[in-house]
Amino acid sequence: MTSDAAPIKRTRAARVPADQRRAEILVAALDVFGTRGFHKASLGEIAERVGITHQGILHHFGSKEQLLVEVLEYRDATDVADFENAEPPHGPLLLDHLVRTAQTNTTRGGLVQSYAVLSAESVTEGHPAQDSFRDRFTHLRGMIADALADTVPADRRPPEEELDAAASSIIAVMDGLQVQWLLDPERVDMPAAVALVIDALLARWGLAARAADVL
Amino acid sequence: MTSDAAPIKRTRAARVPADQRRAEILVAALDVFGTRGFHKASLGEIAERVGITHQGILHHFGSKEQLLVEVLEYRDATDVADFENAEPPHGPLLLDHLVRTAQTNTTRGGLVQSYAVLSAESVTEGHPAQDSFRDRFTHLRGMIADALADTVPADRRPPEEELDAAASSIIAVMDGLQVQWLLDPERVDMPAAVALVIDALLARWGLAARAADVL
DNA sequence: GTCTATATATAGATAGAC
DNA sequence: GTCTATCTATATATAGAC
Repeated sequence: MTSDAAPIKRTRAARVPADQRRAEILVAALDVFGTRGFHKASLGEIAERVGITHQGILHHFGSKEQLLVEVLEYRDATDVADFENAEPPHGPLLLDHLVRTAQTNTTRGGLVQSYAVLSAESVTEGHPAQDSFRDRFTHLRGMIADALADTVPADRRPPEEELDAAASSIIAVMDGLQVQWLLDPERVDMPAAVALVIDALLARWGLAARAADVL
Repeated sequence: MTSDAAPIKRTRAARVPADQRRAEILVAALDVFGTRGFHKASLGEIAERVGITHQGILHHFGSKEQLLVEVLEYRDATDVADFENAEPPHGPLLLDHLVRTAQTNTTRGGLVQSYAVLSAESVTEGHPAQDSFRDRFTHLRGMIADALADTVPADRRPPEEELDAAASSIIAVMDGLQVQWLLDPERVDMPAAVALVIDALLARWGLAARAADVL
C-alpha cells in the first residue's frame, strides 16, 4: 500500500512574518527536543505543532542542528529576561536564587526535561550542543564560586580548589536531581535537597544556614 | 548509482556459541549506546564491532529495545561482581565506596558516558530504560539513606526527610558531575567534589570529615 | 548461527512552483 | 513564506537459504 492513499488535506498555513514564525518554531522545538531528545525529535513533529510543513522549518533555520543551537540561545535569553532588566543576583542572593530556581522548576517539567536530556546528550561525539553546554557550565561555575567567595568571611575563606569543587557540586546537585525528579516526582524534593547541600557547605565555612529559609 | 556497486566482501563470521556471541554483543552495545545514545545508536554499528551483521543481533535479542534492557542488566551484574562474592559495603564504608567509585570513574569515560546519556534519555516518553533507572534510583536512595542513618550517632539523627534529601543529593552530585566532567575533564574534579559534599553533610550532623581521606 | 534479500518506515534535505 | 515533489540516506525488522 505504497501509493494512492487519500492525499492528506492540509489547509495552507497563513503567511506570517518571518520573525514571528521563527519564534513559534523555537517554542515548539524546545518542547519537542526536550520530550524526545534531539536525535529522536523530528522536524515533522515540530512543524506539525506550528501548523506548517517541515520544509518550512528548514527554510527558516537551514538545518536541524542550527535549529537546536538557536533553541538553546533562545532558552538562555528567556532565562535572562526573568531578571527583568535587573542584574542577575550576586553573592548570597545568587545562592538563594538557585534554591528558588529549583522550586520554580517543579512547576515546569517540560523545561526541566529539555535541559536534562539535552545536556546529557551533548556529551556524545560531535553533538551540536556540546560547546553551548560546556560554556554554560564554565560560566555557571565561575558565577557560583564567586558568590561563595563573596559569602564566606575573609578569615574563613577556603582554598580556591575547594570553592570550585563546591560550585561544581551545587550545579551537579541541581542537574542530577532533575533526572531523579522526572522519574519519580513524588519521592524527590528538589528544592529541599538543593537547600540542604548549600547550607551544609556554608556551615562548613562557619556560616549559619540560610538557603533553607528561601523555602 | 543505486545498484551494481561491487558487492561488499564480507567474510562470513565464524559460527560461535550463542552465549558467547550474546556476551560479545552486550559489551559492544554498552559502548555504542553510551557513545551515541540509545536512539542514535544503530544495530549496524554494534554488529560491525562484533563482526556480524545487524540481523545477527536481532536473532539473539529480538529487538533493539530488548537489547538495551539486557545491556543495563549486564552492567548492573558486572558492578555487583566488583564486590567479588562479598556483600556491598554498609554504613560509613558505603560512603567511602562512593568516593572511590567517583575516583575509579575518572578512568572509564566510556562507562560514565553510557550511564550519563542513558539515564537522562530514560526520562523521555516511553523510553525502554525508564523502569530500570527509576528502580535503580529508588534502590540507591534507600541504601545511601540507610548508610547515613547508620553513620550518624543516634542522638544527632536528623528527621527521615532530611536523610532522604541527603541521599538524593549525594546521588545527584555524582551523576551531575559526570556530565560536567565529560565536557571538561580538566576542570572538574569528581572525587574531590563528591567527598566535599559527603563531608559537609556529615559535619552538619556532628561527624568529623572522613570521605576526603579516601582520596 | 549467520547470511542475503527485501519490506517498511522515517528521516533530513533540495528544487522549484505559487 | 509556504507548498508539492523528489532525492538520498539510514533505520528496524522479517523471511528464508545455507
